[in-house]
Amino acid sequence: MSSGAGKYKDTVTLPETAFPMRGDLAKREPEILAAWKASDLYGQIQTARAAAPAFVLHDGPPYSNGHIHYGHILNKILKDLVVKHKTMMGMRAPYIPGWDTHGLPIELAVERELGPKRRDMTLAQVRQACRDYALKFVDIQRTEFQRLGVFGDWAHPYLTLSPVYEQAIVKALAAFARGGYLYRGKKPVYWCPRDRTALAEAEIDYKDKTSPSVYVRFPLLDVDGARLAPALAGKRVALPIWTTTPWTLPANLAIVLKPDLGYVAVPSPRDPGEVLVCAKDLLAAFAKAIGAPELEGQAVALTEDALRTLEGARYLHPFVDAPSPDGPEFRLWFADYVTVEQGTGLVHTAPGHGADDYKTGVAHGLPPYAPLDDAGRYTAEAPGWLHGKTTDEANPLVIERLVADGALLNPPTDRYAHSYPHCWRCKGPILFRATAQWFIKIDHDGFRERALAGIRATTWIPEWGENRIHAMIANRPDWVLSRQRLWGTPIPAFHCGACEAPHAEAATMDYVAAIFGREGADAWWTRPAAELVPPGTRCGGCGADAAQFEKEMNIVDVWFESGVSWLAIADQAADHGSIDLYLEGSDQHRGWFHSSLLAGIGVAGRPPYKAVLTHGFVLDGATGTPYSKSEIEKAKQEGRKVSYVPPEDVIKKGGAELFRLWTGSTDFRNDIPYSQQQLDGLSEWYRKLRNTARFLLGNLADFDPTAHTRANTTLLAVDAYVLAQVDDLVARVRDAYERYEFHVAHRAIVEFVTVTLSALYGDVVKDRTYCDAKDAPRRRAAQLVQYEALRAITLLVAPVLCFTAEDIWAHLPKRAGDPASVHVAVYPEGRRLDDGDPQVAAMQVVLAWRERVNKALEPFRAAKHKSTDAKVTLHASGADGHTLHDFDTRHPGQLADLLIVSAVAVVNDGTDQIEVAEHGGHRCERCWKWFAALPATPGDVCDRCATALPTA
RNA sequence: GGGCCAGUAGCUCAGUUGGUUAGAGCACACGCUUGAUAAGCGUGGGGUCGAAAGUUCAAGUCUUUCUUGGCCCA
Repeated sequence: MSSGAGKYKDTVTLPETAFPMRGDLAKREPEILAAWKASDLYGQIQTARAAAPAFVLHDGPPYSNGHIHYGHILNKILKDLVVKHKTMMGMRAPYIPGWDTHGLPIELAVERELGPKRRDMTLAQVRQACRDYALKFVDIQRTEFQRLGVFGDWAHPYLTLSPVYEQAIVKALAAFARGGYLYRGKKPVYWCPRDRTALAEAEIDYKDKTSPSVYVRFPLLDVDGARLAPALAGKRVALPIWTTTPWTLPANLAIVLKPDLGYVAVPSPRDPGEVLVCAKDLLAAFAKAIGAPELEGQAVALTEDALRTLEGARYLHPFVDAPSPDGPEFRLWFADYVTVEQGTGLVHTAPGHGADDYKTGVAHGLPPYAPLDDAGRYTAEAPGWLHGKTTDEANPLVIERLVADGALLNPPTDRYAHSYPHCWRCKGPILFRATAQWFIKIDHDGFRERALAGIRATTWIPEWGENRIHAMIANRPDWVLSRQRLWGTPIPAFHCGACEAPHAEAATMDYVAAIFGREGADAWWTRPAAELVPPGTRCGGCGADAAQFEKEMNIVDVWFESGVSWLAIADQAADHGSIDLYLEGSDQHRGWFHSSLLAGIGVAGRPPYKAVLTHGFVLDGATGTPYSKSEIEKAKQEGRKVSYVPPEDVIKKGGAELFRLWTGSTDFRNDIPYSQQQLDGLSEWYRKLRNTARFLLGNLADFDPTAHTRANTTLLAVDAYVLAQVDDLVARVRDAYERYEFHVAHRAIVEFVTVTLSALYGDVVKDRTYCDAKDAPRRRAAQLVQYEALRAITLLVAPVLCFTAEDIWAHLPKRAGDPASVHVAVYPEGRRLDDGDPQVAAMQVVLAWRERVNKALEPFRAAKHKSTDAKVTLHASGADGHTLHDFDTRHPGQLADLLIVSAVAVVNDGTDQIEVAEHGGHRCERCWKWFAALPATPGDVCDRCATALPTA
């Protein structure tokens, strides 16, 4: 018999498993996905939980345009973590994905694709092209989402373009109409006078343009200079404004300034009895522009308080009479948006021709007056000398008039080059023009207050979400519902062709809703008005027959559409009647959370959600800036060193599991950094987990979890301790998941696996697992604990590592009743560790000494010794000495096993130190531990190994 | 410019109602390892807690200002 190395290797029970060391996820994941699909795993889960209490996460619909990016990945995986977690808590957690399929980006993309062909197509045909486009990307994104391992009813998503959804949109509008919230008003929009259409922000190109530049003087009425500064007593006061659109002056209704900007008064160059007010910082430019640079030296500073006395002061319009002397028109107001970049610090305000102007108008009761028709020509409302003129024709006429009235301060030929919005289609300059729009009135019938109450009734995670949305709802203006586009759901209103009266009745809308439910919203474009109203409907104004009705051709804001998703999905899926959670990026406080809340209050009188969870944005880990294709392109152009790896490349190379791990390991309430370094770190952890699982599976090759249970197994001290740690981990992870703190759970699992399972227990238990007789109780005890640990880890990790957990589960010995898929199973029951337990406390002392022994062993090992060659003496005084001695007495021999040395002596001699020495006895050639003596047969192994040999 | 949020080792995260020398895992360095071996074990270095001021016997933790970054507005 040779005494060479590894003589007894074949008699030792080494790990044995088919579970591979490497995940090979890129290849393995698609196989698992295929198996899940073949067995209808999602359906199985729903069936298994049919009677369980429900937890409904309602999917926020992504826009069906383009491939998915990192933000989508984060969001969808987070939702999936919640769904899978709730399922493993034993709940029924259905998930129905949705898509936002209407709206401008799709319409624009389709128009671009169609090109000139578009002009020959009917509106219904264009809509069909939009539908095809949207559905194409629904399919693409659906495939991409499923690849991530997200469970859901992918065959039956909800789509905003589906008839049942369009019906819900109109039903919701009917509810708003019935409640009296819906009204028709005017608001300025971008308008192209050549194409005669409204334009969206996305349809505007900014190009350089040269415009007239005019400084116009508006004299204040009944204001003496003394009100502004004592030195100005007896002077009249005038307000000079600057504009590059003289054609808007006929629609001027107000002038605004910002009192804290710092203003001065200077003598009017042409009228010694008058002073002009101007922002201090703009005086030099202003004085030069009006050809009186000397004014700069004659400025009288005006205090903020003095300026504030001018609020509401009336002025004289050079060529328009005030409608009434007491009305809100032609007054001076204050506004925050005034700047000292250009002009005079006094801003000409035409509420019908500008966004800021409109705001001021709303604040002070001014109408959005815009006396232009669709072609951009002045209507009869405008002064007679402008009637029928275009804005280009009007500019010189207005200037001429200003000169005649003595209101123009600078030379009439002055020009100004600036960047100006142009129509993307015809390339011509656009104008801002108030047109008729549909609104939801926010302050009708306590609506705003009820919305705010709804916010208070909702759980916001994190809590600051409540502040954020509260501020938005508290300050928001009326909701502009109408959009002058084609790809969407029509606003189901009419107006009488005979008397122009609008017809927006709830009953009619309900009727339209029913038609849409059967035929889809295309009916609006294919059917005449008379077929879209209940039979016998007549004009409320003049009594005309419905044959005279004309259809409203505006569509509904897509935010309204997605805002009613909770209503639409309840019509589609019976189990979505009550929704527990919305989960989106924090930008949706302004978006979907906001519109859904308003729709909920308006239609149902309550918020549609019980809780709202938000996550941050994906940032480039290297730069801290948004990690998106477009941002990266921008950064590249600025010469910054950045790179963007498309997610599909990452998946192709390493599988989707890493994305799931990334999502499950970061605190998503903040922004989420993304970097290769981080992914590398995660894949290290993944390998650690995988190898530990492989090791445990290998040790469990001959373990039957039905025969060996907690009830019938006697545990060693370390076994009991680790098992208690397992239970503690389960309890902590369940709690963390319940709070949606996936990263906290992740940390707990990582630390348990690396520290407790791998470094401590796995190492300690090798001797028993390898060398004991297979059926030795001590070995079975070690196996039971390894089994419980691996089983718990697998279940806890399953929501995140859904592929790997399924793989481990497949290799794990089963108990009666265990489902085939880990995703049908439920978590084990956890139990928090009792720190007061004397056994636990004793073990913690032992483990602290284990660390010290490891340090002491370091030089010993450096001298090419194995730790099992050592005999260790623990000199421990005080409480530790007592604890160690007690432990050694209760659990003879276990200290040596725990420290992985051959012998341990505990000595209470009043010192605290550790002695390490060579054992010096005889080494067992099988287990490599040292003994004072070895039994006679076979002569080179210990008693335990001798007993184990025959069974090996 | 306004509202909301965040900044703790190279990375991801812990740090109770303010209370010893700020912790963990990974990464890194060094060592061990016939028997978890494209694995495993051990030891070690690394942080003026974004900056400054303040409150306090005591501040990563509370206050203020600043700074960097994000989301939403203007």
